Amino acid sequence: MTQNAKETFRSRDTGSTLTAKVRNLSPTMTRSMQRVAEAVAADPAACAQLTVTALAQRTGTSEATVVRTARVLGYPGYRDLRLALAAFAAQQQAGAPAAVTADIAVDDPLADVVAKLAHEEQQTLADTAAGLDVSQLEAAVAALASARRIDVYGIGASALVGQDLVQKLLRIGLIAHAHSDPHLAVTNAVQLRQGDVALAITHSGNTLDVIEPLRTAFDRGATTVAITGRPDGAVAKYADHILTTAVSRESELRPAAMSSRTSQLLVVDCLFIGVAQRTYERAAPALSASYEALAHRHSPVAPTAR
Amino acid sequence: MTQNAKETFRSRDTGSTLTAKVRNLSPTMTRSMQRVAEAVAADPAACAQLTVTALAQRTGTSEATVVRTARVLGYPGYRDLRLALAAFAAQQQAGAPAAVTADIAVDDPLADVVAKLAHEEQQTLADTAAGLDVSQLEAAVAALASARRIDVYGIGASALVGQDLVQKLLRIGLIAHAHSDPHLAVTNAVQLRQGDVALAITHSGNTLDVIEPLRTAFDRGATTVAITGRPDGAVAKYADHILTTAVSRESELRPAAMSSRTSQLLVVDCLFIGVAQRTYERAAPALSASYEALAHRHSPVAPTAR
DNA sequence: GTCACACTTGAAAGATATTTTCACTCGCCC
DNA sequence: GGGCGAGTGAAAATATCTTTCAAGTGTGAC
Repeated sequence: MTQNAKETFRSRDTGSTLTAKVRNLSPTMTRSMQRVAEAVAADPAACAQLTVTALAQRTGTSEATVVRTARVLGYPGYRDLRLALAAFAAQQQAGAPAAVTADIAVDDPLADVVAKLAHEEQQTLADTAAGLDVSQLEAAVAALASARRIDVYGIGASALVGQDLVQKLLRIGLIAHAHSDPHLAVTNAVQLRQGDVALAITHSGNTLDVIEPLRTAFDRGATTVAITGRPDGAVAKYADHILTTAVSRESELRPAAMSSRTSQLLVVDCLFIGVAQRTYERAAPALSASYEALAHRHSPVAPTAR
Repeated sequence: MTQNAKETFRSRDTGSTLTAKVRNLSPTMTRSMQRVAEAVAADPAACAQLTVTALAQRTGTSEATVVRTARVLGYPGYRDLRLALAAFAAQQQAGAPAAVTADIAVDDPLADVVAKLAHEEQQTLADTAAGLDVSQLEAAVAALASARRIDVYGIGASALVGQDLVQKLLRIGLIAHAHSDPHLAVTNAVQLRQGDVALAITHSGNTLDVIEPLRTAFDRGATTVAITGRPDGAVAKYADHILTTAVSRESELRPAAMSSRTSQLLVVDCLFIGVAQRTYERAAPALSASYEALAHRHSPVAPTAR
């Protein structure tokens, strides 16, 4: 058990992940657990001082709930959460630069908007990278690399992410299609079979228009992958491999769709690079070929000279 | 006593003081206490994992000695020393960024790929934010906010960025169109006139298919904006306002298109937020309206309940 | 509307970790 | 050599953390 504690703690995440984890896992928690998680996220440094009993009291819950929350957050018990909290607080203190953490307000000057947006997206990237399950990624990459055919489903903002992935996969010689029309998506999904890959992108994890084709593909025996912010969503039921994106807090001016995109794109890039690595023989020449084919579409004024 | 513990811990020293303290206080310690202090100074991170008993065993001493050592070091007990140790280790680690700077190689394990990609994109974001000319952005935002009609041109990867922008602008009630077909783009550009905005997105700054429609719009008297990595490129000739994106180095596996996208999206987000701020009266209700309209497209399985 | 079920929750028992006590050892000085 | 005192660890005492379990609570089925 000590061994366990050690391992779990060692694999603790760097930096901001704690708050991200609270956000990501919050939906799967019960009300009182959420209260605890919230308190912890709100002031890690202070909570690191508290004993289970004290924290339970402060959040108006019981010791048992505190321990349960610690478990959900990925620690073997409260003791380890507490250590992580102390570490997190220290790290935060070390790296906290400015007040770019605040929400974007309606009357923020543009310079602030730029700074805050950049900061938030950076945060999102860090959170996503930290929260991504590499073994799931590995599995998804393997499936894609050897797929006979790849179908990608995404609606709205996620549709663009899907197109991005497909564009890239096409470049390295894979057969991929992006679908944002749910009917056509299902129609096409029927064609899939074992050895094919279907990939659904949905932030909410509950977008029916995307789940339906994935389900169809799943039923036909294709390998299914989901990129979602809610690994507990309905989409998970039909996904062989789940790639979790970070759920960053959203503000009035910055809808969820906006931040989820950053997260999704990072995952998509990882998939692409992974596939490119594993099909390097084919991918490398294909990449340079497509590169050269495009060259003449640029005016020759190119000072880049190439 | 609990109170005491709190205070003592709060006044903990920042940074490297731990090793210094061990050195300073070493003379006043007994032999076995020194052994403990030494072990702690040698590897704070590892010691943070150990219980009193474990640390006592490891240093060949007893629990009592460990506690005494903690006291000498200025903590009310071992528990607090342990917390401080965790914090210290984290802080130390924060200083050392890591070697994620290297290029992504063909044989990198996926975990590294994720880390490196995330890091590079973070870098790109920072560079873009730093290099963005806020006055140009301001001007572009003003033009968009009051535009009668907005046309966006982008090809390839940039087409997706354009679509992203258009999607968002439509959400807040603006009239915007994305064009990735050069012929149609030009055909549409002819319709533009003063009060309209044409926006071209091109990483290279020399994509003819995008420059052509922008030029047409420019000639027709529309306000023209360019989002490009090469402000000295051909596209600049026909752009009233130029928004510069960062040009990050590209590697074999990570083509320019990939990194430029991150950069372009940040700029696009800034544009959007800026416009949303300036048309808040109209934008806010429109945003929530589109949000609600979408709600029923999601399955009601929301596990958030309870 | 009522019942049954599953899930949530906190109280208290149980296990662990930390702190304190105390007796013993060892080295030193007389 | 014997007494004295600091240093030390074993074990008791306490604090802290974890688990269990029974009661509460809401949800869905009939």
